[in-house]
Amino acid sequence: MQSHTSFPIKNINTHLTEIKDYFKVAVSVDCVIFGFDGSVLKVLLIKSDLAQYKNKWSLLGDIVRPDEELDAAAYRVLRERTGLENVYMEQVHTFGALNRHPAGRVITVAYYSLVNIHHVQLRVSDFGLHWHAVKDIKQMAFDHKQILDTCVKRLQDRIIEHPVGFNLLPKKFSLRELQNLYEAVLGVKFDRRNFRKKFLSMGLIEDLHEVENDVRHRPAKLYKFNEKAMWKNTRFLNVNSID
Amino acid sequence: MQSHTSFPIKNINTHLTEIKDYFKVAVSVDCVIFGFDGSVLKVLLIKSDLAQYKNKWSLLGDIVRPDEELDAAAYRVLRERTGLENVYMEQVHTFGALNRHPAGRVITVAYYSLVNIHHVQLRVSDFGLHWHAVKDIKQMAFDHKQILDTCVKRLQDRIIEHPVGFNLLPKKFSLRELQNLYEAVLGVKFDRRNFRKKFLSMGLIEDLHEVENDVRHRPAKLYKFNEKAMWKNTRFLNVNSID
DNA sequence: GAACATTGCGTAACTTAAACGCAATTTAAA
DNA sequence: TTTAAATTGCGTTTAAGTTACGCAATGTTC
Repeated sequence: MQSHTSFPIKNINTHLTEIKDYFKVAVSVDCVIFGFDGSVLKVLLIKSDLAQYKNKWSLLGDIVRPDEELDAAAYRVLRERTGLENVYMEQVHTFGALNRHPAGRVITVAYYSLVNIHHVQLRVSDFGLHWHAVKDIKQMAFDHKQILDTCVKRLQDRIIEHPVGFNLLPKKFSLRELQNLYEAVLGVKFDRRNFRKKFLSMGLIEDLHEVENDVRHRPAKLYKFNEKAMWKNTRFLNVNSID
Repeated sequence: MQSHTSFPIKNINTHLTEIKDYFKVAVSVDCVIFGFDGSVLKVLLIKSDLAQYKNKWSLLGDIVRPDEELDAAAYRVLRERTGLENVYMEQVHTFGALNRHPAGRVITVAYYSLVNIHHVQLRVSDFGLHWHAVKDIKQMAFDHKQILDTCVKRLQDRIIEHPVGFNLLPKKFSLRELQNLYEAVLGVKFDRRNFRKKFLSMGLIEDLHEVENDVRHRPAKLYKFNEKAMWKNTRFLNVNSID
């Protein structure tokens, strides 16, 4: 079982005092910016103009500056592209395949963030920047499809355990909107009445005693997210059967 | 809500063709190697001999080589230190605080791995390499305590959802050993009888029709892990109250 | 006003988890 | 050889949570 190989052993944490010989790699961040339009989970992409990825879509990313924290770089990319600050963001995974970027060794730290899609106004100079339905995306530039898939999976894991989905909704929302969101993210169907019961019984949403308008049917009550109920230890959704 | 700032916008995925100007950062991997001695969760650490961290303990890590994949670098560190291959390993988080390493800007990708502690034979040249009880570790070199905490949390999340704990046990184990492991990792107490029922009913363990020996009490049955039951969609442990 | 769609609320059946009783097996002490 | 102590293995009861529905109320559209 033991086979001691690959000597000599080095350990950066004990032996490294000079790193200039190792300056052979660039680090970037890539942001998977999720939005929800009421029925479909979307992601903000930009059209790549690199020759080898002409007309392919890519994530929003940038090189991490030498004096910049990783999270700060991700927030900067988000801010520059959407104008938004203080949005939910989470580091997901770091991708470092040798030939993932044609310009050289670029190791990228992937983040996803959840924004209110209606708060994002794309500027004229943002030509080539568009919201795409996540489930319709088949291929992307670089390894970005893999990064997207990883972030979608992380979002699914997270939204089951923790009520992060509210970041994708307006402040006032109906139960139908909330359920649509969860069904879109998780790719499942819930029973409407049990879904309502679950969220109400956990105190996660609060009745605003208002109703929606401009709908073609009986208007639904509006609710807001109750932040006090956010930090609970219990899982708040059960998703054992996916269909 | 919209405040478009920080121009001009760059995007590595569309604009970058030369990265040599960005070669100002080193990338390393750090491995949180977990073991279990039958009652306590342990982690393999090495004594730092860097001047500023004299006598502090640090994780096992190394610079990622220019032509090396991230996972490969982590496996290399693990192999060089323990002689083990084909062990469970998972990337957790990337840490890039500006001054986290005295030698310069070193961004490190943290992994944790689960090994059978009895399969690791430390060599003579591994002076300063020791197993430490995770819960007794108060401070470490660099930002390694933060990295360790993050990996412990990830392990806890993972072991609740997925039966990865078997990687820390010998092939044959008793229910008491299994329960001790889960209690040590999660910091909770389970009812012995309900714990047994849960694992048996999910088909996760298989009766070997053997019993342990060299114990000072009634010997327990030995079980083995049933890999077929590994990939289930259902959560297999509920941990809502921590005490 | 009738047909239709959707919302809001309730209830029964089922499944799972939690709490706990108790006999069987082995070691160690009397 | 018996007895006490510790631990294992298996079971039952109770509580809690989930799932599957029924159905009236409220609105729009024709």
